[in-house]
Amino acid sequence: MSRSATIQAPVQPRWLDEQEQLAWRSYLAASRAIEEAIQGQLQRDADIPHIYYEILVRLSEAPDRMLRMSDLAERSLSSRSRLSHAVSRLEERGWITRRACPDDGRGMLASLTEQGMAAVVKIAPGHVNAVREQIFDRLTSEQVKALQEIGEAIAGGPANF
Amino acid sequence: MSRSATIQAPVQPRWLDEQEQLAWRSYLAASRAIEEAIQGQLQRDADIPHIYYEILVRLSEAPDRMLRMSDLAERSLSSRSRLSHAVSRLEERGWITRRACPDDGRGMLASLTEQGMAAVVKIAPGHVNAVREQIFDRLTSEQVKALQEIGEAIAGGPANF
DNA sequence: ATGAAATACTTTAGCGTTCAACTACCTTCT
DNA sequence: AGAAGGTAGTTGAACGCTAAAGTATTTCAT
Repeated sequence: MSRSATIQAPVQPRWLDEQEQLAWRSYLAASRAIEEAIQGQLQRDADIPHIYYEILVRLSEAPDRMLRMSDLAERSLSSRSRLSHAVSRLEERGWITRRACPDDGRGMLASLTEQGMAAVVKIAPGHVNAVREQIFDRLTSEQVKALQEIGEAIAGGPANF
Repeated sequence: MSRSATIQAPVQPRWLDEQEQLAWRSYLAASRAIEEAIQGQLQRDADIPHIYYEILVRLSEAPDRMLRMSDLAERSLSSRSRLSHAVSRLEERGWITRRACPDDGRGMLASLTEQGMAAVVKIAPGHVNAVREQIFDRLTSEQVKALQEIGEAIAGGPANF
Protein backbone atom coordinates (compact mmCIF):
# COMPACT_ATOMS: atom_id res chain seq x y z
CA MET A 1 0.00 0.00 0.00
CA SER A 2 2.94 2.34 0.53
CA ARG A 3 5.02 3.94 -2.19
CA SER A 4 8.12 2.07 -1.07
CA ALA A 5 9.69 -0.23 -3.64
CA THR A 6 8.82 -3.88 -3.08
CA ILE A 7 11.07 -6.70 -4.01
CA GLN A 8 9.13 -9.36 -5.82
CA ALA A 9 9.95 -12.97 -5.25
CA PRO A 10 11.56 -14.04 -8.51
CA VAL A 11 9.27 -15.97 -10.81
CA GLN A 12 12.23 -17.92 -12.12
CA PRO A 13 13.30 -20.39 -9.48
CA ARG A 14 16.95 -20.89 -8.67
CA TRP A 15 17.47 -24.19 -10.45
CA LEU A 16 19.95 -26.67 -9.10
CA ASP A 17 23.42 -26.39 -10.57
CA GLU A 18 25.11 -29.47 -11.96
CA GLN A 19 26.81 -30.41 -8.73
CA GLU A 20 23.58 -30.07 -6.78
CA GLN A 21 21.70 -32.05 -9.39
CA LEU A 22 24.23 -34.88 -9.10
CA ALA A 23 24.15 -34.79 -5.32
CA TRP A 24 20.36 -34.75 -5.20
CA ARG A 25 19.97 -37.67 -7.55
CA SER A 26 22.62 -39.76 -5.90
CA TYR A 27 21.06 -38.98 -2.55
CA LEU A 28 17.68 -40.08 -3.85
CA ALA A 29 19.05 -43.33 -5.22
CA ALA A 30 20.93 -44.03 -2.01
CA SER A 31 18.12 -43.23 0.35
CA ARG A 32 15.69 -45.40 -1.57
CA ALA A 33 18.21 -48.24 -1.63
CA ILE A 34 18.72 -47.93 2.10
CA GLU A 35 15.03 -47.88 2.91
CA GLU A 36 14.36 -50.79 0.64
CA ALA A 37 17.13 -52.88 2.18
CA ILE A 38 16.24 -52.11 5.78
CA GLN A 39 12.54 -52.43 5.23
CA GLY A 40 12.97 -55.68 3.34
CA GLN A 41 15.16 -57.22 5.99
CA LEU A 42 12.78 -56.34 8.81
CA GLN A 43 9.75 -57.43 6.85
CA ARG A 44 11.27 -60.79 5.98
CA ASP A 45 12.85 -61.54 9.35
CA ALA A 46 10.36 -60.02 11.76
CA ASP A 47 7.31 -59.14 9.70
CA ILE A 48 7.26 -55.51 10.80
CA PRO A 49 7.89 -52.25 8.97
CA HIS A 50 10.96 -50.21 9.74
CA ILE A 51 9.06 -47.60 11.69
CA TYR A 52 7.61 -50.22 14.02
CA TYR A 53 11.10 -51.35 14.83
CA GLU A 54 12.13 -47.78 15.59
CA ILE A 55 9.19 -47.47 17.93
CA LEU A 56 10.18 -50.60 19.79
CA VAL A 57 13.79 -49.49 20.08
CA ARG A 58 12.92 -46.03 21.40
CA LEU A 59 10.72 -47.65 24.01
CA SER A 60 13.42 -50.13 24.93
CA GLU A 61 15.79 -47.24 25.61
CA ALA A 62 13.37 -45.27 27.76
CA PRO A 63 13.35 -45.40 31.56
CA ASP A 64 11.03 -48.25 32.58
CA ARG A 65 10.64 -48.92 28.88
CA MET A 66 7.71 -46.57 28.91
CA LEU A 67 6.89 -43.26 27.23
CA ARG A 68 4.06 -40.85 26.63
CA MET A 69 2.58 -41.32 23.18
CA SER A 70 3.50 -37.86 21.99
CA ASP A 71 7.03 -38.24 23.28
CA LEU A 72 7.36 -41.58 21.56
CA ALA A 73 5.98 -40.09 18.36
CA GLU A 74 8.66 -37.42 18.40
CA ARG A 75 11.49 -39.82 19.14
CA SER A 76 10.41 -42.33 16.55
CA LEU A 77 10.00 -39.61 13.95
CA SER A 78 6.37 -40.30 13.25
CA SER A 79 3.13 -38.41 13.37
CA ARG A 80 0.76 -38.98 16.24
CA SER A 81 -1.76 -40.59 14.00
CA ARG A 82 0.79 -42.97 12.57
CA LEU A 83 2.03 -43.83 16.01
CA SER A 84 -1.47 -44.45 17.26
CA HIS A 85 -2.15 -46.93 14.48
CA ALA A 86 1.25 -48.54 14.89
CA VAL A 87 0.90 -48.99 18.63
CA SER A 88 -2.48 -50.60 18.07
CA ARG A 89 -0.86 -53.19 15.81
CA LEU A 90 2.01 -53.77 18.20
CA GLU A 91 -0.44 -54.13 21.03
CA GLU A 92 -2.22 -56.88 19.12
CA ARG A 93 1.09 -58.71 18.98
CA GLY A 94 1.55 -58.36 22.70
CA TRP A 95 4.71 -56.29 22.30
CA ILE A 96 3.35 -53.06 23.75
CA THR A 97 0.66 -52.18 26.24
CA ARG A 98 -1.12 -48.89 26.72
CA ARG A 99 -2.15 -47.43 30.03
CA ALA A 100 -3.61 -44.13 31.17
CA CYS A 101 -1.12 -41.50 32.23
CA PRO A 102 -1.48 -40.70 35.95
CA ASP A 103 -0.33 -37.05 35.66
CA ASP A 104 -2.47 -36.06 32.74
CA GLY A 105 -5.93 -37.35 32.05
CA ARG A 106 -5.47 -36.84 28.33
CA GLY A 107 -2.24 -38.73 28.15
CA MET A 108 -1.42 -42.34 27.45
CA LEU A 109 1.67 -44.29 28.31
CA ALA A 110 3.00 -46.91 25.94
CA SER A 111 5.19 -49.52 27.54
CA LEU A 112 7.20 -52.33 26.09
CA THR A 113 6.22 -55.78 27.33
CA GLU A 114 8.73 -58.52 28.16
CA GLN A 115 7.70 -60.17 24.94
CA GLY A 116 8.31 -56.91 23.10
CA MET A 117 11.74 -56.55 24.65
CA ALA A 118 12.56 -60.12 23.70
CA ALA A 119 11.52 -59.32 20.14
CA VAL A 120 13.84 -56.30 20.01
CA VAL A 121 16.73 -58.38 21.29
CA LYS A 122 16.03 -61.01 18.71
CA ILE A 123 15.56 -58.65 15.79
CA ALA A 124 18.36 -56.18 16.49
CA PRO A 125 21.36 -58.18 15.18
CA GLY A 126 19.90 -58.70 11.74
CA HIS A 127 18.87 -55.08 11.56
CA VAL A 128 22.28 -53.76 12.58
CA ASN A 129 23.82 -56.06 10.05
CA ALA A 130 21.63 -54.69 7.28
CA VAL A 131 22.47 -51.12 8.28
CA ARG A 132 26.14 -51.95 8.27
CA GLU A 133 26.06 -53.70 4.91
CA GLN A 134 24.04 -50.99 3.29
CA ILE A 135 25.89 -48.01 4.70
CA PHE A 136 28.94 -48.29 6.87
CA ASP A 137 30.73 -51.03 4.99
CA ARG A 138 30.66 -48.74 1.98
CA LEU A 139 31.93 -45.54 3.58
CA THR A 140 35.27 -44.35 4.86
CA SER A 141 35.34 -43.02 8.39
CA GLU A 142 35.68 -39.50 7.00
CA GLN A 143 32.50 -40.07 5.05
CA VAL A 144 30.74 -41.35 8.14
CA LYS A 145 31.68 -38.17 9.96
CA ALA A 146 30.57 -36.09 6.99
CA LEU A 147 27.28 -37.98 6.85
CA GLN A 148 26.62 -37.18 10.47
CA GLU A 149 27.30 -33.50 9.95
CA ILE A 150 25.21 -33.32 6.81
CA GLY A 151 22.38 -35.06 8.60
CA GLU A 152 22.53 -32.65 11.48
CA ALA A 153 22.61 -29.67 9.17
CA ILE A 154 19.49 -30.88 7.42
CA ALA A 155 17.58 -32.21 10.40
CA GLY A 156 18.44 -29.12 12.44
CA GLY A 157 20.77 -30.22 15.17
CA PRO A 158 21.85 -33.57 16.58
CA ALA A 159 19.25 -36.31 16.72
CA ASN A 160 17.46 -36.02 20.02
CA PHE A 161 17.26 -39.73 20.60
CA MET B 1 30.96 -83.59 7.91
CA SER B 2 34.73 -83.38 7.45
CA ARG B 3 37.24 -82.97 10.23
CA SER B 4 38.37 -79.63 8.88
CA ALA B 5 37.84 -76.67 11.20
CA THR B 6 34.89 -74.55 10.23
CA ILE B 7 34.66 -70.87 10.88
CA GLN B 8 31.30 -70.05 12.35
CA ALA B 9 29.61 -66.81 11.49
CA PRO B 10 29.83 -64.85 14.74
CA VAL B 11 26.65 -64.94 16.76
CA GLN B 12 27.43 -61.53 18.17
CA PRO B 13 26.79 -58.90 15.52
CA ARG B 14 29.23 -56.09 14.97
CA TRP B 15 27.29 -53.33 16.70
CA LEU B 16 27.59 -49.79 15.48
CA ASP B 17 30.24 -47.74 17.24
CA GLU B 18 29.36 -44.38 18.68
CA GLN B 19 30.25 -42.43 15.56
CA GLU B 20 28.24 -44.76 13.37
CA GLN B 21 25.30 -44.62 15.76
CA LEU B 22 25.33 -40.82 15.58
CA ALA B 23 25.65 -40.82 11.82
CA TRP B 24 22.85 -43.36 11.40
CA ARG B 25 20.44 -41.50 13.62
CA SER B 26 21.15 -38.13 12.12
CA TYR B 27 20.78 -39.64 8.68
CA LEU B 28 17.43 -41.11 9.66
CA ALA B 29 16.18 -37.82 11.04
CA ALA B 30 17.38 -35.94 7.97
CA SER B 31 16.00 -38.34 5.41
CA ARG B 32 12.60 -38.38 7.06
CA ALA B 33 12.59 -34.59 7.24
CA ILE B 34 13.49 -34.36 3.57
CA GLU B 35 10.84 -36.83 2.47
CA GLU B 36 8.23 -35.15 4.58
CA ALA B 37 9.03 -31.71 3.21
CA ILE B 38 9.17 -32.77 -0.42
CA GLN B 39 6.15 -35.00 -0.20
CA GLY B 40 4.17 -32.35 1.63
CA GLN B 41 5.00 -29.66 -0.88
CA LEU B 42 4.04 -31.80 -3.85
CA GLN B 43 0.90 -33.06 -2.19
CA ARG B 44 -0.26 -29.58 -1.31
CA ASP B 45 0.68 -27.87 -4.56
CA ALA B 46 0.03 -30.60 -7.11
CA ASP B 47 -1.81 -33.34 -5.28
CA ILE B 48 0.65 -36.05 -6.27
CA PRO B 49 3.13 -38.13 -4.28
CA HIS B 50 6.84 -37.57 -4.74
CA ILE B 51 7.33 -40.72 -6.76
CA TYR B 52 4.70 -39.66 -9.27
CA TYR B 53 6.60 -36.46 -9.83
CA GLU B 54 9.80 -38.40 -10.41
CA ILE B 55 8.03 -40.54 -12.97
CA LEU B 56 6.81 -37.48 -14.83
CA VAL B 57 10.25 -35.89 -14.79
CA ARG B 58 12.01 -39.01 -16.07
CA LEU B 59 9.51 -39.18 -18.90
CA SER B 60 9.94 -35.50 -19.67
CA GLU B 61 13.68 -36.06 -20.07
CA ALA B 62 13.37 -39.07 -22.36
CA PRO B 63 13.55 -38.86 -26.15
CA ASP B 64 10.02 -38.27 -27.43
CA ARG B 65 8.99 -38.14 -23.79
CA MET B 66 8.38 -41.85 -24.01
CA LEU B 67 9.83 -44.89 -22.29
CA ARG B 68 9.30 -48.60 -21.86
CA MET B 69 7.61 -49.34 -18.54
CA SER B 70 10.51 -51.34 -17.19
CA ASP B 71 12.97 -48.67 -18.21
CA LEU B 72 10.88 -46.02 -16.56
CA ALA B 73 10.59 -48.15 -13.45
CA GLU B 74 14.35 -48.36 -13.18
CA ARG B 75 14.92 -44.66 -13.76
CA SER B 76 12.24 -43.60 -11.34
CA LEU B 77 13.54 -45.98 -8.70
CA SER B 78 10.35 -47.91 -8.32
CA SER B 79 9.21 -51.48 -8.65
CA ARG B 80 7.29 -52.52 -11.71
CA SER B 81 4.19 -53.07 -9.70
CA ARG B 82 4.39 -49.67 -8.16
CA LEU B 83 4.99 -48.07 -11.52
CA SER B 84 2.08 -49.91 -13.04
CA HIS B 85 -0.25 -48.57 -10.37
CA ALA B 86 1.21 -45.09 -10.60
CA VAL B 87 0.92 -44.89 -14.36
CA SER B 88 -2.69 -45.98 -14.12
CA ARG B 89 -3.40 -43.06 -11.82
CA LEU B 90 -1.48 -40.62 -13.99
CA GLU B 91 -3.32 -41.90 -17.03
CA GLU B 92 -6.61 -41.10 -15.34
CA ARG B 93 -5.39 -37.54 -15.00
CA GLY B 94 -4.51 -37.39 -18.64
CA TRP B 95 -0.84 -36.80 -17.95
CA ILE B 96 0.42 -40.07 -19.39
CA THR B 97 -0.79 -42.45 -22.07
CA ARG B 98 0.11 -46.09 -22.59
CA ARG B 99 0.55 -47.76 -25.93
CA ALA B 100 1.76 -51.16 -27.07
CA CYS B 101 5.44 -51.44 -27.86
CA PRO B 102 5.99 -52.17 -31.58
CA ASP B 103 9.26 -54.10 -31.07
CA ASP B 104 8.12 -56.35 -28.27
CA GLY B 105 4.64 -57.74 -27.89
CA ARG B 106 5.03 -57.90 -24.15
CA GLY B 107 6.15 -54.34 -23.76
CA MET B 108 4.31 -51.13 -23.14
CA LEU B 109 5.37 -47.59 -23.80
CA ALA B 110 4.44 -44.83 -21.43
CA SER B 111 4.44 -41.37 -22.92
CA LEU B 112 3.95 -37.98 -21.41
CA THR B 113 1.02 -36.03 -22.83
CA GLU B 114 1.13 -32.31 -23.53
CA GLN B 115 -0.99 -31.85 -20.45
CA GLY B 116 1.50 -33.92 -18.47
CA MET B 117 4.40 -31.85 -19.74
CA ALA B 118 2.56 -28.69 -18.83
CA ALA B 119 2.04 -30.08 -15.34
CA VAL B 120 5.75 -30.78 -14.93
CA VAL B 121 6.63 -27.28 -16.03
CA LYS B 122 4.14 -25.87 -13.60
CA ILE B 123 5.14 -28.03 -10.66
CA ALA B 124 8.91 -27.97 -11.05
CA PRO B 125 9.71 -24.55 -9.56
CA GLY B 126 8.00 -25.25 -6.25
CA HIS B 127 9.63 -28.62 -6.06
CA VAL B 128 13.12 -27.32 -6.75
CA ASN B 129 12.53 -24.66 -4.18
CA ALA B 130 11.59 -27.23 -1.56
CA VAL B 131 14.67 -29.29 -2.37
CA ARG B 132 16.85 -26.24 -2.07
CA GLU B 133 15.36 -25.10 1.20
CA GLN B 134 15.51 -28.51 2.72
CA ILE B 135 18.99 -29.47 1.56
CA PHE B 136 21.24 -27.16 -0.36
CA ASP B 137 20.60 -23.98 1.57
CA ARG B 138 21.83 -25.84 4.63
CA LEU B 139 25.02 -27.33 3.25
CA THR B 140 28.41 -25.96 2.28
CA SER B 141 29.63 -26.81 -1.20
CA GLU B 142 32.09 -29.27 0.35
CA GLN B 143 29.19 -31.01 2.00
CA VAL B 144 27.28 -31.12 -1.26
CA LYS B 145 30.24 -32.82 -2.89
CA ALA B 146 30.55 -35.20 0.04
CA LEU B 147 26.84 -35.98 -0.14
CA GLN B 148 27.17 -36.90 -3.77
CA GLU B 149 30.08 -39.22 -3.09
CA ILE B 150 28.40 -40.84 -0.13
CA GLY B 151 25.28 -41.35 -2.18
CA GLU B 152 27.22 -42.96 -4.98
CA ALA B 153 29.08 -45.22 -2.58
CA ILE B 154 25.81 -46.44 -1.13
CA ALA B 155 23.76 -46.62 -4.31
CA GLY B 156 26.61 -48.28 -6.17
CA GLY B 157 27.85 -45.82 -8.73
CA PRO B 158 26.53 -42.57 -10.13
CA ALA B 159 22.80 -42.24 -10.57
CA ASN B 160 21.93 -43.51 -14.04
CA PHE B 161 19.38 -40.84 -14.73
C1' DA C 1 9.97 -77.14 -34.39
C1' DT C 2 8.65 -77.49 -29.80
C1' DG C 3 8.58 -77.36 -24.88
C1' DA C 4 10.69 -74.95 -20.89
C1' DA C 5 12.16 -71.04 -18.87
C1' DA C 6 12.59 -66.19 -18.73
C1' DT C 7 10.76 -61.53 -19.37
C1' DA C 8 7.18 -57.73 -19.35
C1' DC C 9 3.53 -56.12 -17.35
C1' DT C 10 -0.86 -56.24 -14.66
C1' DT C 11 -3.89 -57.33 -11.03
C1' DT C 12 -5.68 -58.42 -6.49
C1' DA C 13 -5.59 -58.36 -1.58
C1' DG C 14 -3.77 -56.75 2.59
C1' DC C 15 -1.57 -53.35 5.00
C1' DG C 16 0.39 -48.80 6.48
C1' DT C 17 0.05 -43.86 6.07
C1' DT C 18 -2.21 -39.46 5.66
C1' DC C 19 -5.68 -36.17 6.41
C1' DA C 20 -9.49 -34.46 8.62
C1' DA C 21 -12.75 -34.98 11.99
C1' DC C 22 -13.71 -36.22 16.64
C1' DT C 23 -13.53 -36.90 21.90
C1' DA C 24 -11.63 -35.81 26.12
C1' DC C 25 -9.10 -33.20 29.15
C1' DC C 26 -6.36 -29.23 30.63
C1' DT C 27 -5.19 -24.21 30.89
C1' DT C 28 -6.08 -19.57 30.78
C1' DC C 29 -8.59 -15.48 31.01
C1' DT C 30 -12.09 -12.72 32.85
C1' DA D 1 -16.93 -20.29 38.12
C1' DG D 2 -17.44 -20.57 33.29
C1' DA D 3 -16.27 -20.05 28.56
C1' DA D 4 -12.64 -20.31 25.01
C1' DG D 5 -8.91 -22.20 23.23
C1' DG D 6 -5.14 -25.37 23.37
C1' DT D 7 -3.25 -30.10 23.86
C1' DA D 8 -3.38 -35.43 23.75
C1' DG D 9 -4.80 -39.00 21.53
C1' DT D 10 -7.92 -41.83 18.46
C1' DT D 11 -10.63 -42.97 14.50
C1' DG D 12 -12.33 -43.71 9.71
C1' DA D 13 -11.91 -43.06 4.85
C1' DA D 14 -9.06 -42.67 0.96
C1' DC D 15 -5.05 -43.81 -1.10
C1' DG D 16 -0.42 -45.70 -2.27
C1' DC D 17 2.63 -49.61 -1.71
C1' DT D 18 4.05 -54.50 -1.36
C1' DA D 19 3.94 -59.26 -2.32
C1' DA D 20 2.21 -62.88 -4.80
C1' DA D 21 -0.19 -64.69 -8.42
C1' DG D 22 -1.68 -64.32 -13.13
C1' DT D 23 -1.46 -63.42 -18.40
C1' DA D 24 0.94 -62.82 -22.52
C1' DT D 25 4.97 -62.97 -25.19
C1' DT D 26 9.71 -63.99 -26.26
C1' DT D 27 14.02 -66.57 -25.90
C1' DC D 28 16.59 -70.59 -25.49
C1' DA D 29 17.85 -75.42 -25.77
C1' DT D 30 17.48 -79.52 -27.99
